[in-house]
Amino acid sequence: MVFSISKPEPSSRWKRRKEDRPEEILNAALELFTEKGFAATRMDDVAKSAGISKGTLYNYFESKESIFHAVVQEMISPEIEKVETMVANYKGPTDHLLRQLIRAWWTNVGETRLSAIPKIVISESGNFPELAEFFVETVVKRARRLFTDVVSRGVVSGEFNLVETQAVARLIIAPLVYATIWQHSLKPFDDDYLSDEYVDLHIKFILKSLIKDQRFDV
Amino acid sequence: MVFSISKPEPSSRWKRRKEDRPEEILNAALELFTEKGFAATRMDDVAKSAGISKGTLYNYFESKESIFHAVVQEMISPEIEKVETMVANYKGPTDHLLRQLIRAWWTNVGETRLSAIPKIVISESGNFPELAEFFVETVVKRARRLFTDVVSRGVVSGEFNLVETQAVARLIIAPLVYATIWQHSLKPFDDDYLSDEYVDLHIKFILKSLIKDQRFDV
DNA sequence: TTAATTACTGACTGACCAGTCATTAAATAA
DNA sequence: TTATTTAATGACTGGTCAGTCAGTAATTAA
Repeated sequence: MVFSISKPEPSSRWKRRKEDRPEEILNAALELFTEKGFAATRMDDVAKSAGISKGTLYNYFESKESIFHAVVQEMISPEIEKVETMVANYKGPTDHLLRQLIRAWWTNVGETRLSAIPKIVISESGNFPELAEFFVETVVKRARRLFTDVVSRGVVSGEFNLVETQAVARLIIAPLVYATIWQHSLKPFDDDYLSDEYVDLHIKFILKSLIKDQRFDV
Repeated sequence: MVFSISKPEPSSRWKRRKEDRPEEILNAALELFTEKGFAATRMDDVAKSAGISKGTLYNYFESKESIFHAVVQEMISPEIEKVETMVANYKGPTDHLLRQLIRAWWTNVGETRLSAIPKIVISESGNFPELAEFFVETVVKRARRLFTDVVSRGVVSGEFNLVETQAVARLIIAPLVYATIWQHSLKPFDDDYLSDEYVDLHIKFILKSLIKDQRFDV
């Protein structure tokens, strides 16, 4: 007689869980996209990571790209809305608002798994242009408008110097997005580390150039 | 009798041009890497674009990655050396040096085809780590040291405020590199355009925060 | 002129992977 | 209990591509 260690027979080979699948798929996908990029992520792995087979994936999403669209739509759009609301309702001085806005971005995007998304989109923009177009329309333009509006508010109210608001908005955004790109690309190969000072110093530099010199104001 | 339009018989099917091949291959490769990225560039296309067959490619370079290494080595390193020399020999005021350094970077990298390289490396860092490591060692660290040294010079000489030189160097580089990444990724999908003011304003903002306030100096 | 060398070619191999679909079985209705 | 519906499976298809190598022809040496 042969003694064999038998695996406990699972009560059933699988469960039907229509409700939970989409979210589980999106979470698995974002994690893999972050790690490998869009093109290099295999649908078999997304499926495995979400605990299903590849065929099931295609019951819920019609293609790899549609999964990415959903990730952006479901995860980033809500964050932007939050911030838009914050800006719309803010009453205090504009430099405080701007400071708070930059910090909010850092806390809600820069330090979360969402920080991987800009790098993914940028990386794949050449081979998946629809994906880039979607991201520009859904995220980039809205975010830029947000910063442009805040700078404009400061200029109009007389708190800030007269500046090119578009160019300034870009100068504010650049070091923030750049930091996330770096995090998800070269950081592992770079022994230098990004201190918290980076964002603080960025805020300080930007405000120093924006806020009117108080010497002659009374 | 059949009249046929005969192609002029080429005197020979191909020429042996050992000397010129490597450079032609690197040029073709950089162009395709820029357009499609590293992974998505097919060796058949590099060959075709360089006017040879795929087999010949492998007489000159042992792999796709080795071609990329050669591109960085041959094209970027000389640029960095130029700038290092400029910095080492500069005698005038540090703010002029910094201004000139940023402009030099923009002219010699930002506005040339070399501007594509950061985006390529970042995009492929996950799937081709050796490539990223090579780039960090060969380019990133040297460039950062350059800017850090210049800021330090200003601080030591008393021209600049006492600042975290590492963090400041990053803040200087970020908008520059970010602009090149944007150029080669999202720009085609973004109707907003990058005006020349962007770099000028960046220089202005940075120097405003670095240069000591002259009010109490005589 | 003939032989030896080597730059060059391109068909081929093996590996990879997005998306499909015939089949299976869990859940639910009759 | 039996029939119906549908969530889930995974083998398979058709396509892609880095790298190889046996053979071809341009060049050079003998």
